[in-house]
Amino acid sequence: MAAQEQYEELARQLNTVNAVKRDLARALPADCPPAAAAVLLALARGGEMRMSRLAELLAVDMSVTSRHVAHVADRGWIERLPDPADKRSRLLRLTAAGAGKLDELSERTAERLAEQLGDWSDAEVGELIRLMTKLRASFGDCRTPARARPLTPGPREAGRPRHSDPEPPTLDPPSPAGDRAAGSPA
Amino acid sequence: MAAQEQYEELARQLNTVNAVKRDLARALPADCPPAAAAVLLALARGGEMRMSRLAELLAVDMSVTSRHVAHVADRGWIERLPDPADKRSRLLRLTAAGAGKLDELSERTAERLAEQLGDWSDAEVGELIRLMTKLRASFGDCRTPARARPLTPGPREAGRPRHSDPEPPTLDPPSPAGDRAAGSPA
DNA sequence: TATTGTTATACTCTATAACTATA
DNA sequence: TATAGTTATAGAGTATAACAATA
Repeated sequence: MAAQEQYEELARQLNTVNAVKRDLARALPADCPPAAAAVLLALARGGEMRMSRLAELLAVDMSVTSRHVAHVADRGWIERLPDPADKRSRLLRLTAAGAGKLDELSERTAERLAEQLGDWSDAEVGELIRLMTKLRASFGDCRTPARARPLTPGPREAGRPRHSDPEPPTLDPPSPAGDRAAGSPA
Repeated sequence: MAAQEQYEELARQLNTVNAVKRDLARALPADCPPAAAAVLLALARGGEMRMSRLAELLAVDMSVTSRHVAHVADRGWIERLPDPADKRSRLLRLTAAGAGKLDELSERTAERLAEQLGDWSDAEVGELIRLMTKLRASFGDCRTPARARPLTPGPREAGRPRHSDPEPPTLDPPSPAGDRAAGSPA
């Protein structure tokens, strides 16, 4: 169990590490923003999957995923095939062009990382990956907390409204076992 | 030196760890978005400082910092004092109200982290902090690279080798004293 | 002329809500 | 009625450029 001071510091690092992400993003081509690259990478790693599964992997709302997927589909980097098991659903698959694009992106990103992290040991990079993965796992599926986490274990002080949540009197907890009970990320 | 596969994975984790940050952000009060909290924390840790120094600590452009600072100043959480040494500059200082606010924020954040990371060992949390800090340090001052690093992402659709340009002008040691001032005017 | 900080503008990413088409 | 996905809208965060005041 860590001290409060440690937690504060962790939160701080979580903020500033974003600068690294932005730096990496600048190495990407203009027609492929980081979110698009993430879609390609997830499909390359996880193989054919549905929107909902992809959204889970990317840790964002499905509406967001839908836009990013449309972006990469427009460019022919992925296909959206009908799901034989469910006509509402679509199966996403990387195309050859998408795989090629991803190679290019990965190479650039790795190049940049190698430039800056050249003096890190293999073990240290691995350890950072491991801990970040574990961090994500510890938070579970922390998207759309209204529906995904209807039970807020935290005390929460007085009821302050969230940013864009003036005051939803409509508690709709009716789908807790829906989809996020599925497999583990990564 | 790590393998390309590792670098890819690191980039991926850098993306998804954002979900954790967003989750933490939701624990904050509505009048204090994460960026405002970061300003308060930085001033609490680093003491009185100028805008430019704060921007460096937060790893964002000064224009961004200016907005966030205005936000917290409007709420009386910080003061902007004249700098006796340079009348263009302003010294930022946390007020008592700001310190109080920060306490509240830190408590909430730490609470959430403790909830989710309760089973982590002190050593593991410390190691994650250490590695994230090192990651940031390895990237140096990676803000506003447009002026510091003229190599632009650009489309580059056709299979151009990417070893043609990235190399020469990149020298930009993060000197703590002078804010990289090498400018290419419009 | 150079630098500190501010403001205006634009772009990316995100979530919420309303909608469709299936189930 | 519930679920998979899409689209419209709004909010936060960021960078660029033009600007003001001072050095």
